[in-house]
Amino acid sequence: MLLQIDHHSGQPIYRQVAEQIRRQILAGHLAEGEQLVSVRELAGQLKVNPMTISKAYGLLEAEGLLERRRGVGLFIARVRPDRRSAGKSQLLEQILAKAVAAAVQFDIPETEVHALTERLFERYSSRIRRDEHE
Amino acid sequence: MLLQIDHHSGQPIYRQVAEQIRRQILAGHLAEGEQLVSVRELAGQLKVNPMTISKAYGLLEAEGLLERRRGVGLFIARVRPDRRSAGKSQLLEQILAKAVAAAVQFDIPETEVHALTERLFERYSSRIRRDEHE
DNA sequence: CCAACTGTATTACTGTTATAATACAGTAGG
DNA sequence: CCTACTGTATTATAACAGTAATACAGTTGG
Repeated sequence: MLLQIDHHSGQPIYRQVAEQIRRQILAGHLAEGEQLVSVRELAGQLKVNPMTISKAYGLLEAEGLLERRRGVGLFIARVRPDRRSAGKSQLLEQILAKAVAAAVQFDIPETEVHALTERLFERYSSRIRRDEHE
Repeated sequence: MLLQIDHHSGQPIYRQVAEQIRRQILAGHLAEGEQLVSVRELAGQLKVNPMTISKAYGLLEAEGLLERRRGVGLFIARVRPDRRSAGKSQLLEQILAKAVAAAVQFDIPETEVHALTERLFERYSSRIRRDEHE
């Protein structure tokens, strides 16, 4: 599991970690029942305190996305497909709504937003294709 | 000037204020040379400490969007049209890029993003029409 | 000059975050 | 049983960011 943390983003580490894992779970990159890397392991990888990771996992457990079994490890919870789908839509809509709000305020026409979206899609899709080849 | 601050958003007040004024300047709702409400006045409206507002204005001054004259007040700086246009595009692209990144990660097709964008445009445009009637 | 308004620097308080060290709690396997 | 893993709670410390209170500094107009 590749995680990146930015110490200068202003966002606390534990939330960055939680956000990235949350997305991977929603995207289905982590299957139900799958075991996650241990607290100490991930803390070692990211060169961060174990309690910081535990705090991140705590957020996800509160959302019902994973289960913690003391002495055993961390496991992806059963997320019903409809809930996962809803979670994805909701997250996307939240972000997209900000973009549309800005466009309306700036008097940028919808057609231009569509065009920009298209360009960004090309950019991101090609980046993913590149990553998959590594 | 209508400003709203959310004490529970996690975002610091001074950045919320700066962001909202920045957008109004870029949108052209505040004309060049126009005087802004004073630090104490705005602080009073928002029930916030004057220094918090001063800090927000400081960000905007650093960006060249306004000028501060001690003893006199705050004034919208001359912003060249091309810079303003670039500022708007850049801000929109930043936000939209996050949405596209999420869509790609969640394997949500571009067509669906377009459809959602359309729906959001309708929602926001009607909200603005409603506000203008008040 | 001085009153009343501007913005601002200084200082201090507070909450959050991150870290560290330690000890505890539960499970699996030899 | 005991070792070696799991995750967790506690406590203390440090650093930092945000906010606030106060006092200071500059301008204007009577």
